[in-house]
Amino acid sequence: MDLSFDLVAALDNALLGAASRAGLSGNAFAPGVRTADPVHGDFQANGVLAYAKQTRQNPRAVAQTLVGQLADLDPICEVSVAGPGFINFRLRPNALLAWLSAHGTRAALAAEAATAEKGHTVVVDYSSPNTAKQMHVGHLRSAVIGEAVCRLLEFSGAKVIRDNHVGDWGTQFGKLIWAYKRRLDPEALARDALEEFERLYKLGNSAAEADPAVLKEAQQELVKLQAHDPENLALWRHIGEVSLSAFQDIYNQLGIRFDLTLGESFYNARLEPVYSELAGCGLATESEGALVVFHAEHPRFKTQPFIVRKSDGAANYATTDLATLLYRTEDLHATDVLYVVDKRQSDHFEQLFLTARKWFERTGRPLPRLRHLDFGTVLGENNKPLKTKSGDNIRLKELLSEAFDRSYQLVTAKNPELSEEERREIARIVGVGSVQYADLSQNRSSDYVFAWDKMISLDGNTAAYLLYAVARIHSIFRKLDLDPAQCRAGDEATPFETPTELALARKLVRFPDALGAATVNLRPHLLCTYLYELAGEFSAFYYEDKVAVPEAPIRSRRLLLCSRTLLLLETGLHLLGLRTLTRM
RNA sequence: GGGGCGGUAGCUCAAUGGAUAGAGCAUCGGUCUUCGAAACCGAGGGUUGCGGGUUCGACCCCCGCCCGCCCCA
Repeated sequence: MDLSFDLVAALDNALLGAASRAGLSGNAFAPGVRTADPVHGDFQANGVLAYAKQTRQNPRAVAQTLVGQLADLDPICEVSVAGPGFINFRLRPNALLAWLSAHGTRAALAAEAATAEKGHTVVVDYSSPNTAKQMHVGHLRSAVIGEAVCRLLEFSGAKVIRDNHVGDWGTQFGKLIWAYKRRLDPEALARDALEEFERLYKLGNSAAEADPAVLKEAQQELVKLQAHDPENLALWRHIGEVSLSAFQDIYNQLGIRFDLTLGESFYNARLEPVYSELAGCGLATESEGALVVFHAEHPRFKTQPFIVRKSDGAANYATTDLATLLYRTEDLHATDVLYVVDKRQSDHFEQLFLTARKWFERTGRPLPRLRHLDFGTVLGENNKPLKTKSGDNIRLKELLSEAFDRSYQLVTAKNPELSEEERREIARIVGVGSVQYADLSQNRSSDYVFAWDKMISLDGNTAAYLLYAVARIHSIFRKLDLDPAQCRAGDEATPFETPTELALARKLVRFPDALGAATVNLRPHLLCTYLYELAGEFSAFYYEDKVAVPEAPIRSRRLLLCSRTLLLLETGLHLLGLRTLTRM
């Protein structure tokens, strides 16, 4: 066995070989290697238990037989049988050293990781705010989780297409245009355009409610827009451009850059084929004036329709989503489409996927793998959806600005000797990173409580704790005037000895497993948990074992640990979408 | 009413069907003359909502019930 990047896979293979030599019936035996509780070892194989049960043998005896065939592993790890028939593997210190030495650069990690998703073209649909409105806290998770997922998939070799499917078309533009033409405040527009658009929309809305004549005028404006009246179209375009540029300010802070921004309006000319094809292949039927799809095999959707054209003839989300999927399949050649959308939309996506599957099947098209990456709601400390005191949505712009302010105060309190400029840069990275990390570190499926004090804090599983570990490692190399990226285990390095060295080294070699789990399951929190534990092992090591000792063999191996911890922490944090720093 | 998701330490959350269910916060007690103490070490704290079942093994899978949140022209 070589010291390949993915030790779980390597051990799995070794066990399959041993099983074959030992005469186990190959099909029935699955090694089941996984990372283990460190008290038991680094990795464990559980497959013997199921195999022994199935073949009516003594599991411990089977395990012993297998271990007898694993003599090759002896220089690399200690193999033992424990409990009812677990096989435990504990890497030897020199093997840990060799592994760390071998996998030492970002490029090397990427090359090793970039196989899982190779050949896939994944369109990721995330963020997707509505134009003419401010982004608020409800838009946070899609943006943050979506970006992390994109980076994870890219690192695993996928071609990722980031598509911002903005809501830029709808009936609200009638009222907005009506108000814009009559009640625009140019100064307010110059100050904060989205703010002014929102004010105008609300104004148009209430005016239309109060006065049927206004409502009629607003409807006329909408009809003109839909008929591509030059004036209204130009106005609508202007609103869209201004909105996107405001969104980009937020995206810049979050480190997001879309490949495509194809809003709903892009699909206006592509809706007709959806109606005709769905009707033509017998999927859609008329019901109460609407064009709908029922799914007879589904307990709920056999009676709850998927409405693809409303009774007033208008399109809806279902229509544009179907048209969008067709475009992504035929023009973008997507093999996978991910929708990073609130879990409250899960019914919609279930119906969308069912409908798409049948539609594509009947029209002979390949169906990409469709997944709804759902996520829970951001709650306030009262366990209700997070709002301002007056009950409004909290704007993302203001939320990020508060994150900056709080981080700036903290860094100023902790490190007043740093320059103003540097403290501001640190506060930007820590502030935004804290918000991103708080969101990512929790299982995306559940709701989570937004609490400033926990999020910015250094205690516990937070961005600042991880960034602090990164900064301290940089500090070591700075003091010694060494480049962490150039660090190699010299010939003089001796194998790890102290408990904290060993614990850190053993944690480091588990990185591929954590990365793989986060990527396969599209759950960034699995990577967060690993990085937090890694930073914890590093902090303990740093406290116990001095790195800059005079003895070259010891210093060399400890520098290697620092260099690799830094590499994995920085790589991991960047995959999550955070920026890192060298001082804080 | 139908459906989805959840219920784990006082609080916020982890845990691929695997070994004694783990972290952080809070509480209590230790560690700065040493590479950054924004740190580290230790202690206490659990009938995993309740009751059955499947399994060599269940927080996890199945059935029933209770509670909470969400969705349903």
